[in-house]
Amino acid sequence: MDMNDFKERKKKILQVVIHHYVRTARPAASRMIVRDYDFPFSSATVRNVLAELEEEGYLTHPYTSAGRIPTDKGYRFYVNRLMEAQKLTQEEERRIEREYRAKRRGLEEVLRQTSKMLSHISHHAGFILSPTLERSFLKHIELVPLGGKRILAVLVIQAGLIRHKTIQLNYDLKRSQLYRISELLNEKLSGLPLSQMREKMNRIIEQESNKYLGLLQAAKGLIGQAFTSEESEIYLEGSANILASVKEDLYDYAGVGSVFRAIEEKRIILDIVRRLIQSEGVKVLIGRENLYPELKDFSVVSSTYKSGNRVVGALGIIGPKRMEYPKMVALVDFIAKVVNNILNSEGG
Amino acid sequence: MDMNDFKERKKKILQVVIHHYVRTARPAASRMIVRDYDFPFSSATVRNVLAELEEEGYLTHPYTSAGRIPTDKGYRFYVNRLMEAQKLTQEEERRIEREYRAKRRGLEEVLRQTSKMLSHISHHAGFILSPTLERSFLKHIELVPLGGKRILAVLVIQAGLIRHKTIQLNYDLKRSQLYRISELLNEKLSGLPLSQMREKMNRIIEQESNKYLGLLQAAKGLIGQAFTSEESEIYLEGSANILASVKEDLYDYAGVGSVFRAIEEKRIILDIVRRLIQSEGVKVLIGRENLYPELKDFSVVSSTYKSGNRVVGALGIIGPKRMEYPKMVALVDFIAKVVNNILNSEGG
DNA sequence: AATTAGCACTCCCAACAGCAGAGTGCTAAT
DNA sequence: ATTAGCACTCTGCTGTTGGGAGTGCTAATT
Repeated sequence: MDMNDFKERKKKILQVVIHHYVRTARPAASRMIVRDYDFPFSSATVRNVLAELEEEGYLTHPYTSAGRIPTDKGYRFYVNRLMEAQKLTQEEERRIEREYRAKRRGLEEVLRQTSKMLSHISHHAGFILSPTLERSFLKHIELVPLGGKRILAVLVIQAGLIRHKTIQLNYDLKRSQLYRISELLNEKLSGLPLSQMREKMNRIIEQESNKYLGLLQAAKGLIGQAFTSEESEIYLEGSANILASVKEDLYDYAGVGSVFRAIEEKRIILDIVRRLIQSEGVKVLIGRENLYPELKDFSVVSSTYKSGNRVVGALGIIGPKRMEYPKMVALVDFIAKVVNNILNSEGG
Repeated sequence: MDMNDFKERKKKILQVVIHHYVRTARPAASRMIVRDYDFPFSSATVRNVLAELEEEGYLTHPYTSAGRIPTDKGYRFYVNRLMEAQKLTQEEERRIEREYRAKRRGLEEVLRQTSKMLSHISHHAGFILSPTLERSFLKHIELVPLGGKRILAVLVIQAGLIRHKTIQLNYDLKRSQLYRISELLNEKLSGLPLSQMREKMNRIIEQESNKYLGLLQAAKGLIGQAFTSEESEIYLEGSANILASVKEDLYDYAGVGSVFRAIEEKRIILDIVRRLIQSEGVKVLIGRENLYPELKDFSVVSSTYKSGNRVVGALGIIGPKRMEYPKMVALVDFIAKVVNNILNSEGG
């Protein structure tokens, strides 16, 4: 970086301020910058630049004679333009892969493990959404008798997700009958996206005027229920880490309660992530960019995963704005890729 | 209560101190007791009694000239002997019942809802354990083909719990074959406690030397896996409330992180509750009675629920020691009963 | 013998002042 | 364009002070 280039120097200083603040949680002072980063200028010069950066909205300072800390805009510029892409260490990548290999059961297990891993490695809160049903394809459906006019519908989704739903009928059905109906449904429905299910059922019912008509009607209602009411589930881990970062940052504890409540309710994450699910690749949302005021002091780094060639879910981390973005981006990116592989090697 | 009876008066004073502290989170002072509770004695007299109570270990005071606050022993005496049983208000009972009626699907939904309700009404953290598998009876088992030599085993437990597990075989099986095997398994196994399953499978395999032997072998492994590896799940809600109580109590924030981590990990709750599952009725654990040091400033109020006539799970709340015990006991008791009813009316 | 009035004593807590240190902003010199 | 220098601001600590709350004890009262 050419220090004589005015603009370059300015960027460099912004970068240093952010690095310093991320590492230490203390505002960065002009003299410190010169000293610790071998800056070939005096502190006075740096002060001028800092003043400019503040003018332009990239930095601020908590009180008159404190050092500078980044604003959301500052972080944003850093993330977009300044930070260098980073990779996880070999050690970390290996650890992740080993972890997945060690214990590999159903999709649920993978999801749970993923959220845990995101949290442990990042030291922030980690989350992953289970595949959205509407965007997935049906792989198999099976109706199982529970006795007492109740049946259990088991749905296997392409991504490997398994959902079940208890249905109350007002008449009895033998196991053998259910077996045949399941067969019929599989024949007609499997491979289709769930979003088209209802409509398809209608068509089947029109054509098929056989003795199972009643049950098909029931099955239709059942499928409608099972698919529309279910939200994606969130696997969330390590929200206690939020507390730790709040402590370091000396924020006021006042707001913490609301953050927790917000995260615990999961609605917000769901909402934020729903927006991201449209696009691919790692996305970073900084501070107030998360439209929810509870998260104004936090950042979300997230990515998506696919089943087949459709994006069906998202995962990521939530931590203080003051986080190591390059590392977090690398982590989320890597884990998203691993999850993708797992889902599309065996699950598909 | 006869105020002239020395002992009665002492109890009354202990009770007042606890009430006051629970309500206000401030130590109770002698003068305040006399004033606010129309005490027919002077503050000096009360002071003497307070000193005695402290001597005997029921009270303590944070520093020389502060009022008194209860010790664990004080709370214990209060819970055992002093507090009057309380019922929920009609309004609350109705609300709870309405809530359950409104949205009644599978057991999972009931569990989730229960933990939420416990949390919302108590304003503390609410939890419920899903039925322990070993203590439950098998109601139905079904094997479903997933394609690619994988099958899904769906287990329906008497309490209404549904578990599924993906199994990888090294040979293919037709759906019709699986159908027949399921039938066989149901015939032989349903109604049995899961704890005897493995042994029973052995006997079946001995007797049945037919063509499905290979699969039965597989099924045996499968069942073993599915039942032993699974822990009870905890549904936990409202841990953010813990934060609020810590704030009120002016504890130091230092320990909060550990509490959170402890609760989030769920291991501890699981452990505490495993002990309770032996007995019936509402149990209260106060402060250090929860052997885990992280919980030394918290109390757990919990009860159990049954399936058939066996205790299979537990539920309750976790809150600060400074909680309204009579109310909490009433709440946990009531909800446990409701859950019992739900499980044993339709689920059984 | 139980109760109470009275008072000394302890400890907390909030307010205040004083002071060193860190850092900035500005001006004038280079 | 850069820098030295200095006044100024604000924090964060420390020490002090005074009031208030509440106890513990003793001696007086019933």
